[in-house]
Amino acid sequence: MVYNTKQKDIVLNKIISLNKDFTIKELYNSLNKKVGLTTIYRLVDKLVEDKIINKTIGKDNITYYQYLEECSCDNHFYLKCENCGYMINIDCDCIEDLKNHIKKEHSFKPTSDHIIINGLCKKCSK
Amino acid sequence: MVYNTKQKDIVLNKIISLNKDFTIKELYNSLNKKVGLTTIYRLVDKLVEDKIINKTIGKDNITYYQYLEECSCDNHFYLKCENCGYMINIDCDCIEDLKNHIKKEHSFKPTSDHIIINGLCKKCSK
DNA sequence: TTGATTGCAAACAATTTGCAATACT
DNA sequence: AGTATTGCAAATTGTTTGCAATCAA
Repeated sequence: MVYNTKQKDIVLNKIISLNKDFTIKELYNSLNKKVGLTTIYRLVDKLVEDKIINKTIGKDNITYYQYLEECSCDNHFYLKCENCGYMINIDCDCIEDLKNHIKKEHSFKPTSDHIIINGLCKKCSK
Repeated sequence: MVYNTKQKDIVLNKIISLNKDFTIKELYNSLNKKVGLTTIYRLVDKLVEDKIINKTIGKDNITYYQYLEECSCDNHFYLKCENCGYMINIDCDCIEDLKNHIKKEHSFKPTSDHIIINGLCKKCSK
């Protein structure tokens, strides 16, 4: 059984509204003690498991999370801006093509995992 | 000034000979106290900075590192086997094509960072 | 009422820092 | 000789666990 709770709502809503990557500390502080740190760890872990958010380790050696916008497509393909932290979901055949190429030409079977490419978004590359 | 030391040699050689991803603990244990833990942390950090090895956070919440085979090409593109941890460097136009596509069609400027796609290698997918 | 969830305090694990001893050039 | 590097012990930080109180169904 799974219960709906105030905390789950608050955390997920905050993550979505942040609209950028975040650390546990940032999330905790932005919630202003409305949710306990332990609970945040637990809920975030769950969201990672459920592939609602992604977890990476930054160059600064800090663990960052980012919300993965839901998309109807099977291509879990994202471009992540290194400057502003924003992540864009790309719904395009190009990634399916690449996967097929890898399968055929390189004898390697890509999983349906999220693929994230780093770079600079339109705004930040100016 | 940079000195060459026994420890640097031992650590890099071990990393290369491992031929798979590894954790700090594994590396430390495999070296059988020949190099101190602190030194391993410092040397590994340096190798990550210098992009000789890559650092990721696994699903088990443990930090993994992997050696990035040197390649003459500019395509720092790798396929990583989720099962055996082995990482293959791919020297193929496909990734350059993808980057160009992303730049043109999605107004996003990929950095020259390493791109790693997870999946199953030939051996493990049988 | 039953079982899931929360949040504190404590435990734990991973990583970093201070510093004296040592090794490199 | 002079400076970089090492490695121990201690400090710090990030994360997890135990458990009693609370909340959702």
